[in-house]
Amino acid sequence: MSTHVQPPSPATDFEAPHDLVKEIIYEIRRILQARELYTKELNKKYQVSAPQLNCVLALYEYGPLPPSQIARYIMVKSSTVTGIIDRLEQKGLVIRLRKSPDRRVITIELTEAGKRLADNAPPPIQQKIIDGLKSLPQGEIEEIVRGLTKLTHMLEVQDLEVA
Amino acid sequence: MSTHVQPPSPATDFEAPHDLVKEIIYEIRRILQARELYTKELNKKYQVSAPQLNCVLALYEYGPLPPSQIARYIMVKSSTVTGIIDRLEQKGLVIRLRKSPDRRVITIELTEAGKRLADNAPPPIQQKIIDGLKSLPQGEIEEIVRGLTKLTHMLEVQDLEVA
DNA sequence: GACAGAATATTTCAATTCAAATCTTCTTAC
DNA sequence: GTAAGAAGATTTGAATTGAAATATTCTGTC
Repeated sequence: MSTHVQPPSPATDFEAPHDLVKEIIYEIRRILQARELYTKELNKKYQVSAPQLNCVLALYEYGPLPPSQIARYIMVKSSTVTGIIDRLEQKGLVIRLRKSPDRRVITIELTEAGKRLADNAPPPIQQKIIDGLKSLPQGEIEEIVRGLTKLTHMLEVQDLEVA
Repeated sequence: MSTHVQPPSPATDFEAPHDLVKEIIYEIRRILQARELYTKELNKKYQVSAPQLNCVLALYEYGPLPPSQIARYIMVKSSTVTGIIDRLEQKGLVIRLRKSPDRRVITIELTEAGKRLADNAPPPIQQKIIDGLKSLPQGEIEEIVRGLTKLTHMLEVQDLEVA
């Protein structure tokens, strides 16, 4: 038996649009699971999950940010960010500060440890994609982007934390 | 200001592969969030989440199944399935039975209520994709599938529940 | 037949995710 | 100036997710 998981109805040819939809759903679920398994692995090896790492990298790239901005950058709701910050703070990778004159605003800063982590960061899930893309001609890469963009337009993700 | 969320570095042109990667990551995150928001909405309107609905639909399509098979069809680990079945059972949509001579195996069956739900199922996330695909020519649909497939190959999702 | 190991399902644990509610602080309208 | 409402962050609660450990049952091998 093949070691490769088959979609419920193996889609070997593509006449019926319904099969195509199944194939698309299947591929999306695969991406999700790749992401899920990757974050578990990361957590085990480096004691940092993928969302946490994304958060650290965002702070490294854009400087200190309030949670609401982080939410935008890593594309989750801000109630999700609170928990991520909590865990990063416990590990001493970030600190919460009140720097803004507006005292509702909290500023998240990387600690030295946080910067060190960002510097020699374990490869985020992105790395696999970067490596994979290297072998592809530019045209195919653009094809992937076009396809994904069409998909997201279909799904019509409503706006996130934007006023 | 636009009501549309921008990726951190708006990717308006695509020379640098790194920007393409960011764009891809961004689109993937968008798909994830669409899925997340959709399942919450579903849960609120129909008291059934997307994974639960997927599970019901799998049972409707393939007949009674053990949890391990369901895990394969809906592409999650079997420890995840247990919780989903728990909640479906509480709602009276499925029942756990011991039908197999192998007494380790548990068979999950739809109840009448479960079948009714499957019959006039609320649109799964698929529906948005189906609707979206309708307006696209076949060639573009295949392009989307090709792009996604290339991506998943890059991510090299290891096998799931398969022996 | 007994015993080691495989297979199936579950439990336990921690992280993520979001909606909704809450708390604090600011801003605006009067 | 005060009151109403907005805005930022957090809390609470429920669902999903998978790894690891556990329990039960089966399947060999000796």
